[in-house]
Amino acid sequence: MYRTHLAGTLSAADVDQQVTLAGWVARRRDHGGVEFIDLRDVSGVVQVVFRDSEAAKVAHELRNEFCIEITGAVSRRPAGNENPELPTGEIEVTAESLTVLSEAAPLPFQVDDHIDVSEDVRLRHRYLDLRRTGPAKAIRLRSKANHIARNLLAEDGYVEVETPTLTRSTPEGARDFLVPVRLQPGNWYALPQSPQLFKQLLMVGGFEKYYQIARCYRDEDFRADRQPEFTQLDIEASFVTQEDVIDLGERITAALWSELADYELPRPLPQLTWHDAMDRYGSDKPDLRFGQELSELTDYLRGTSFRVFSGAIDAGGYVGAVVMPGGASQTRKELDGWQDWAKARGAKGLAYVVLNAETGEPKGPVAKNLSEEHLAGLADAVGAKAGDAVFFAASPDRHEAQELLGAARLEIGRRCGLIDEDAWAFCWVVDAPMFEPTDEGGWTAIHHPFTSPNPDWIDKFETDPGSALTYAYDIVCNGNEIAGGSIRIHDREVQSRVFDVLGITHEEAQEKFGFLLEGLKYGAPPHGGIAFGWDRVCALLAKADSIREVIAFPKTGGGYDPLTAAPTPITPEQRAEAGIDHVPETDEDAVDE
RNA sequence: GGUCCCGUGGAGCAGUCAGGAGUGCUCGCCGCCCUGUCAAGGCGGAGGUCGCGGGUUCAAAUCCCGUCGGGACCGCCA
Repeated sequence: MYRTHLAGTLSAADVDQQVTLAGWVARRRDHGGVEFIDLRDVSGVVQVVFRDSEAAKVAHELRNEFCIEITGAVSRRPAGNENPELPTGEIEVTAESLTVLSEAAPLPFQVDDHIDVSEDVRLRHRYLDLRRTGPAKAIRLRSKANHIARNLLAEDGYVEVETPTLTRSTPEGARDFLVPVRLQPGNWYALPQSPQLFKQLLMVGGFEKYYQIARCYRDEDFRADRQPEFTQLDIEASFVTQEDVIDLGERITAALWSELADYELPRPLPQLTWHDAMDRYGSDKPDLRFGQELSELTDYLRGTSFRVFSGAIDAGGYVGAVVMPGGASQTRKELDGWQDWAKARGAKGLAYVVLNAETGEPKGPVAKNLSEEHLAGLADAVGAKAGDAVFFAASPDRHEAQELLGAARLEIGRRCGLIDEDAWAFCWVVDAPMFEPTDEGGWTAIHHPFTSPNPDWIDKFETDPGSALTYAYDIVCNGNEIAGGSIRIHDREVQSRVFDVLGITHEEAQEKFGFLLEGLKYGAPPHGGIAFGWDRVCALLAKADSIREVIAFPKTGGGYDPLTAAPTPITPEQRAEAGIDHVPETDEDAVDE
C-alpha cells in the first residue's frame, strides 16, 4: 500500500494520526527553514509541512507535479494559520519522510485551476489538463450520468446489449466511415451511425427492452456540438406507445437533472407539435427560456403592394415577424449588420421597421412601402411597442422564412440579454412531418425511413406526403435537441409503402436493409424507442460550452486528435495488406450507390 | 464548399488600425535569499524563425498575396 489515507479526507478528527499519503505536488511555498507543499490526490488537497528533518532537505528539490509519497503526523495548524478556503484547512501533515515516486519535467502549461490555457494546448497534453479540477469534474459528471441512466433502466428491466461497430452502412443519411477488409479485398465495413437497425432486430428477437451507451460515427463536418465519434444513450422497447416512451424519456431526464443539476423537472413536460414549434419559434428545437414568439402576418399583409411580401403571399407562402425589444435605438450600422447576418445564412436580407421611441411611429426603408392601414395596426399585430424594432421574413417556403425568424429570435435573445443562463426549459416536440420535399422533387424522410406514421395517416400518407405526420418525438432543453425517437414501423406492408414514397425500389430496399425487412416478416412486435445525444446531455449538465469538455480525449475540428496526432499515414505494407486499392474486375462488381 | 476571428520566449496577453532596434505586462522556468505560507515573498538570470512562404519598402510582428494550424458560424449532419 502506497498510502494509508486520502489527502482530501483528513480533518481535525485525524489529529495525532500517523499517515502516509501519495499524490502530486500541487504547489510549493519554500520559506528556507520551513517549506509547505500542497499535496493533491484524487480526493483533494492537504498541506504538508517540511521542517528540521532529512525530508526537508529533499523537499527543496521538489517541483510542481512531482509525484511523491510522504509519511508524517497530522496536527492542528497553529492558531491563526487555518485556511478556511480548504476543506482540510484546519490541519496539516508534518512530513517525517519523503519519497519521490516520479519527477515531472518542466510543464507545458501550469496545472492550475485559475490559469487560462488554449484548448489546443490543453488537448495536446490532456493528461495534465485532466489533473485540473474543472476538466476532471466534467468527466466524473459524465460517469455519474452513465450510472444514473444504467441504474434506472436496469431497474425497469432493460437489458444492456452491445451491437457491432464493424457493420454495414445503415441509412441514417450521413456519410459513413469505412473500414477496408483484408480478407475480402474490395469489401468494406461501415462504422455504425447509430445502432438503429440492430435495436429493432433485438425487438424482433424478443428482448422487449434494450439499451446501450453506444458509440456512433458520422463522417461530416464538425461543430462545437459535433465529433466524428459521439455517444448515444440508445433505448428501444416493444409493446410501447408514444406516451410510454415519452414517460421513460422524462424519467431519465428528470433523474439526471435532479441528481446532477439540482433541478426538478416540471412533469409532465409541455408538448409542442412540430408545426406549433415552427409557427411560434421558427425552430423544431425551440429555446423556451424566453418569449419573443413569431407573429404570422400572411393574412394581415394580404393585398400589400410591397413586392417582397406580396410575392411570398401570392405564391402561397408566408410572411412573419419577430420583435426586438428596444431595437429602435440601434444605429444604422447595427441595423445594416442584421442584413449581413441574414445574408450569411443564405437569406436575401431581413426587412425591418423601427417604432419611434416617443411616438411609436413606424420608420425605416420597409415602412415606406407599406400602406397607412398596415402600418397603423402593425404594432398590435406583432405585439411591439414604441422603441422596438420589428424584423420581417417572407418566402414562398413557409418553413424557410420561419427558420430565418427563428434564428433572428435567438440572436435577439442573446443580444438583448433575454436568456437566463441559469434557467432550464424543457419541452417535447411531437407530431413531426414524415417527409420533406427533396430538391429533385421527390420526398425524403425527416426522421428516418422506419418511423411510423401516426394513426391519422397510416392508411393515407401517400395521398399527401407533405402533410403526413409521424409518431416521432424529440425532447428539447434550452434550444438543444437532447433526445429523439419514434414509434417504428413493424409492418412490412407499411414499410414498403414508405419506401415507395421515398422512391426506394424494392431491389434497393433489399440491397440496403433486406435483413431488417426479413426480420419484420417473423412476428415483429410493435416497438419504438429513443436515443439521447449523450455528449450534449453531459455538456448541458456540466454547463460546458462544447461537448469536447465532457469527452476524455476529443478531436479538433478537422477530426484531428492533438494527443495522438491521429489520423496518420499508413505504411505501403499496411496499404497493400488492407486491400484498399483493390480494383473490381468488372463494372458489375462495383456496387452502385 | 463558404464567411468571420485568432496565431508574438513554456502558458496567457498587449503591441498590428497609424511600418522605425524583439518593446511591454501577468504567470511559469533557472540560481540565490528567506521559519507560518496557502495564487507566499525578495533579488538576479535564462528563454524568440512574431505560424510558414512570397511581395511592397531604406526599413515589416505591423501593409499586400498565398499557405498551414486552431476556434465560431452557414452549408452539411434523418
